[in-house]
Amino acid sequence: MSVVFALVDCNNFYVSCERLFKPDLRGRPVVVLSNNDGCIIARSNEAKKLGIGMGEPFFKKKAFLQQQGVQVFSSNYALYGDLSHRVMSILQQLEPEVEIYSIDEAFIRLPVQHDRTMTECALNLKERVGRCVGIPVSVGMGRTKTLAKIATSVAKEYPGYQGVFDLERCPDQEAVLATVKVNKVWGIGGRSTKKLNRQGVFTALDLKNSDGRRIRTVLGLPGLRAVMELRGESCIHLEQCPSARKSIVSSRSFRKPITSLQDLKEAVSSYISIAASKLRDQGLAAANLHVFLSTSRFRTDIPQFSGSRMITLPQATSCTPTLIKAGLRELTALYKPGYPYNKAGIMFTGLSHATMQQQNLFISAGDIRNKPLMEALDRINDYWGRDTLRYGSSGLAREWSMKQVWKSPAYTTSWTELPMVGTHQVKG
DNA sequence: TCTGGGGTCCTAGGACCC
DNA sequence: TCTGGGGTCCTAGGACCC
Repeated sequence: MSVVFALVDCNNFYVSCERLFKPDLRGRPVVVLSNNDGCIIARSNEAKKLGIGMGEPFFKKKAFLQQQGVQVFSSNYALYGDLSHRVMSILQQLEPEVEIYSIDEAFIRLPVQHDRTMTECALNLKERVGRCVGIPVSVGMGRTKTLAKIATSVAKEYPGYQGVFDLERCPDQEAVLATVKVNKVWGIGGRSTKKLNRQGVFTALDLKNSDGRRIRTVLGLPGLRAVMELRGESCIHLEQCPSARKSIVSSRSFRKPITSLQDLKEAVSSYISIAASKLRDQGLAAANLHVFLSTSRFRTDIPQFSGSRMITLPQATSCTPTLIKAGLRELTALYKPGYPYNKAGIMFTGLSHATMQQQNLFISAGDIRNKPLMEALDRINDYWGRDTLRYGSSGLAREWSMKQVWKSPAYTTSWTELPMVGTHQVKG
C-alpha cells in the first residue's frame, strides 16, 4: 500500500502560545524574542506584513515596533514546551504513525485513501488541535517529507486552502514547484543556495530536474537527497522512536559583557548544573565535558577571543559537583584576562546510559555516594523550581544572568502563575 | 637522487534545521 | 549599550596501523 507524508505545522507557534492567554492580541501584530531579548524569533502574520524579518536584532527594531504598536514578548519555553506536548498528544491519539520532528512540527504517515478522505483527515487533525488546545495548525501532504514541507508552506501562504494542501493530488505539481525558491527547499540553506544559483538552479523545480551526480559534487550527499526527495523518492524516513541523544548543551549570552574569571565561574557552574540535571532526567552519563567562551563577534572595535577545551572524565558521570569541579578547571585553563566576554557554555558528549557504566577500580566512589543527594536535589528543584537549590559556585548576585523583560507567566506549568478568572473568593 | 598504499578511527569545522 | 540556543549530519584531513 502506498503512503503519503503529512506535515502538521503550528502557525507562528510561539506567538500563538502567547495569544492563547491574551485573546485580545488576535489580529494584532505580535513578536517573540530569543533568550536575552536579543533577536526576533517569532512573528504573527500582521508583524510579518510590517516587514519585520526573522532573526532581526531587537535593538534595531525596538523604536519601529513601539511606533507600530507591536506587542513584544520574551521567550517563555516552559509555556511553549507544555503546549507543544499537548498538540503532539492529540496527533498521537488520532494517528498511529507520528514523528515529533520539532517543538512545533510533526510528520504523520497516512495510508493513501480516496482523494477527499485524505483532505478530510487533514482537516480533522487541524480542527481537533484547534478545539482541544487552541493552537492553529497547517497541514501539507506529499509523497516525501520534503514535498510535504513544501505543501505546508503552500497551505499557509494561500488562505483559500483553509490551511490544508495536498501536493500529491495536485493536478500540476511542477507548476507549484516552479513557484518555490530553492532556498525554501528543506535542507538547502544560504550557502547551498549561492552555489546552486551559480549553477543556474533557482527554484525547487530546477533542483528536481538537475543532474543528481552534479548536485552531489556541488553539495554532497544532503544535496543529492534533496533532489531525490523532490522527485518523489523517499530518502528521509519516519522516525517514531527518537534516537538516543548524542550531546547536551547549555550556553547563554550574558546580560552585559563580563571580564572576571569569578563571574565566568559562576556562569559555567550554573550551566553545568542545568545540563547535569538534564543528563539525570534522561538517565544518561557524560564521558566528555567541553567548555567554551567567546567575545561578541559583532563588536569589531574590541579584541576578539573565542576558544574551547574538552576533557575526557576518568569515568562517565552525571554528578553535578564532579562535573562542576572538572568544568571550572578547564575554564581556568581556557580563560585569558582582559577580554570582555559575552558568552560562555558547556557541552556534554560521549553520552551513555547511567546504568551501564564500566566501573573503574582506581576511581573513588564519590559519585555513587552522591546519587541520593542528586536525586533529592532534582526532586526539590522539580517541585519548587529550577533554582531552588543550587551550588554556591553558581553565585548569588548573578550579574551575568539573562535579560527577559517581557516574559509572560508560566500559565500552564506553575501553580502560582495560573491565569485568574475573576477574583471571587470562595467562603465556607 | 630515490621513501607505498590502503584501511580505520577520530576530530574540527561546515552546513543545516527549528 | 543592545545581535539566541540546542541540536544533527557530513566531510576533509590527520594520526595511526599494517
